[in-house]
Amino acid sequence: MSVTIIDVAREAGVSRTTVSNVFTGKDKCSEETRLAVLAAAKHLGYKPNLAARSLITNQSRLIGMILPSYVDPNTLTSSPFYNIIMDSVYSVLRNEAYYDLIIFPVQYKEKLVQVSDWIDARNVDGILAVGEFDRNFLKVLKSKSIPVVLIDNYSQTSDANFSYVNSDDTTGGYLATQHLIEKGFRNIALCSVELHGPLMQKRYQGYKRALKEAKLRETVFDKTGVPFEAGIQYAEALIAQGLDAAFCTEDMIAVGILHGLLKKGVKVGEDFGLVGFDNIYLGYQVYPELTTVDQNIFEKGETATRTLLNILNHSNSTGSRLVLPVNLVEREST
Amino acid sequence: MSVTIIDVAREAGVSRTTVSNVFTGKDKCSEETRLAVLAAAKHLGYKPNLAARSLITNQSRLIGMILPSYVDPNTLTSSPFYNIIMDSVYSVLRNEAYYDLIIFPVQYKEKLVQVSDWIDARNVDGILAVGEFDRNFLKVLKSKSIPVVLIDNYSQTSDANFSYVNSDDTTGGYLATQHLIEKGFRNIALCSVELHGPLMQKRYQGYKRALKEAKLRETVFDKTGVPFEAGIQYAEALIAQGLDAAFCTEDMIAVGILHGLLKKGVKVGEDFGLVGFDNIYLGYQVYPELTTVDQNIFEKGETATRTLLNILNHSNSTGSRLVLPVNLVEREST
DNA sequence: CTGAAAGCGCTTACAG
DNA sequence: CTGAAAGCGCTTACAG
Repeated sequence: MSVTIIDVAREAGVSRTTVSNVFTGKDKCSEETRLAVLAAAKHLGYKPNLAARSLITNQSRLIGMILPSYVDPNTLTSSPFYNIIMDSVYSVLRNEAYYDLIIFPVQYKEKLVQVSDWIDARNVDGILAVGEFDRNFLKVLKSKSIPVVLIDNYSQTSDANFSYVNSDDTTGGYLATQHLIEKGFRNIALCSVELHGPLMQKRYQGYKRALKEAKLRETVFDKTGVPFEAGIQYAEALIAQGLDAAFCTEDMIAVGILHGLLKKGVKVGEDFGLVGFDNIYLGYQVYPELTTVDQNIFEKGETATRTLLNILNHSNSTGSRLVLPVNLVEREST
Repeated sequence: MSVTIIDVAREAGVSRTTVSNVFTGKDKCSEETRLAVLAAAKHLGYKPNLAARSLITNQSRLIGMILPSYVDPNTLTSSPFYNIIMDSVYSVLRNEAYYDLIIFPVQYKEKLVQVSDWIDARNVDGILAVGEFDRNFLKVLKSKSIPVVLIDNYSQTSDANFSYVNSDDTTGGYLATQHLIEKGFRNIALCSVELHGPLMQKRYQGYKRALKEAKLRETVFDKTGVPFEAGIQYAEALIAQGLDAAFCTEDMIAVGILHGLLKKGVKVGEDFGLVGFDNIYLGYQVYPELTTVDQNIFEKGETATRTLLNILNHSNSTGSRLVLPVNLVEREST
């Protein structure tokens, strides 16, 4: 019913091999026949069937993205970070013919096995894993023998050896805290959610170092739950404990604290210094605008996608391991 | 190299037809053989190859989602609306074996032709089109003869006749404006971006009706561009023109106005009434929290996905045309 | 530069 | 309830 390569071959008066060659660009044929084939294809409305192609080449032209949505059931909704990553992936994929993205938001940690089946069933060509996944899961990925690029993962062992793109999280924590100190704040809290995670630990290390250098004491707030809500709660505790500044390991927490502080009539930026981390849009949409550590999420996603595509398209590519720089964006909250 | 149906058949001592039957659940076989096949499959680590299956059944188990990202290059990033929709789609798809979502963010209106090719190449089983697309494009979709569900589209002609899920936008505009009037505001502006679009026109109609009933005069602000930035600019104009309230056709605009107003020292909620539309999380993350019209985006996405799946799984389903109710959420900005 | 043939992994009539 | 056969639309050696 649909128009196939055979129809095109007949119409153009060539064999199907030739038609195939024209479309895959594998074998060169005379410019004349090439044009004839293209004309015939266009005339008949022929489009290669990717499933058939996939069956024989064993390439799906599908990139699988894995998101740990067990951290938050509605990952895409609650965390702008992932949206930016997605947009950046599409911005790169748009220029690559026939590549599509399929996403597996992992609802429960226990369901990581399902991801394995999914990878097999869809036969994805490569994987973009965003966020923290433990070693066992990385082993599973390794067993697939397909290219993998990790974003923000710190559990890699030497035997996994995947390409990755991270940010300089420790420096980020350091810069944020140092900035607060320079601004004259002395009682600086660290506000986090799930601080035990490897990534948050890095940011925490930066905070610690800055405080140590300035001979200041650390105060840590940590809990599990929704970052924004945690921030709301931290605001009260911050006031109660007489702290005058906070470095938040995520912008979302800072936005919550800002909300809580404003409600209490605290003049954020003057009487209280607040710094976030990520530089999501939200940070400059609120008022006063949030000082934060910019990790250039979009570039991170682009870089990771390009890295993956590189490995995919050039079998000799060894991939790459990158740590992107980070920088402080001073706005109104400090 | 990979384990196929043949290997399983051999291991289980049955024909491949039987193995296929077990996995597709088409033909019933003895419970005994079924178990044997399953055991063999598990033992060998067999997983059906979707590409091969797709080739023969002409079903890809892929749902195509089309987003008009020509409105905004980084749609997912800039508009929380789409993220919520995506999350809702995944929440439904998770319970459907082997369905995946692929997305086509349409960068330029001119590239709508590419979408057509994409649909053919990937052979998507059904389409979810989110946002406004013109009639010509709907015609193209129609020509594919696959199920389509529209979300927030108002350009459908009777010959297209697709299923859709919309919200009661007119009532929403009415409720928002009426609320401001009840709160005692009299100089109520309508603030929009690309007001000429059919959806915004609906919300505008509601605003008009409420004003007319109260015998108040309308003041319209409209421009093209990023909603948040537009809001920032509107804030100045609002003050300059002595208006004391605004109904925004999107929360994002309201957040911008809020930002601009706060910067000018205006006490929003007391001296100025502000109402948004959508009820995205951002609205209660800012301070003061935004009064808005809730359109339950998540449910909208779920409903649309279920509708599509229904048509896909039950060929006798005729789909459905739904207009979801909308309701006012009063918070601190009014 | 082009054609005939095999085959990717599966499903689906059709016989038994 | 089960098996042998055809074929989905394509690519890829292999001859010519």
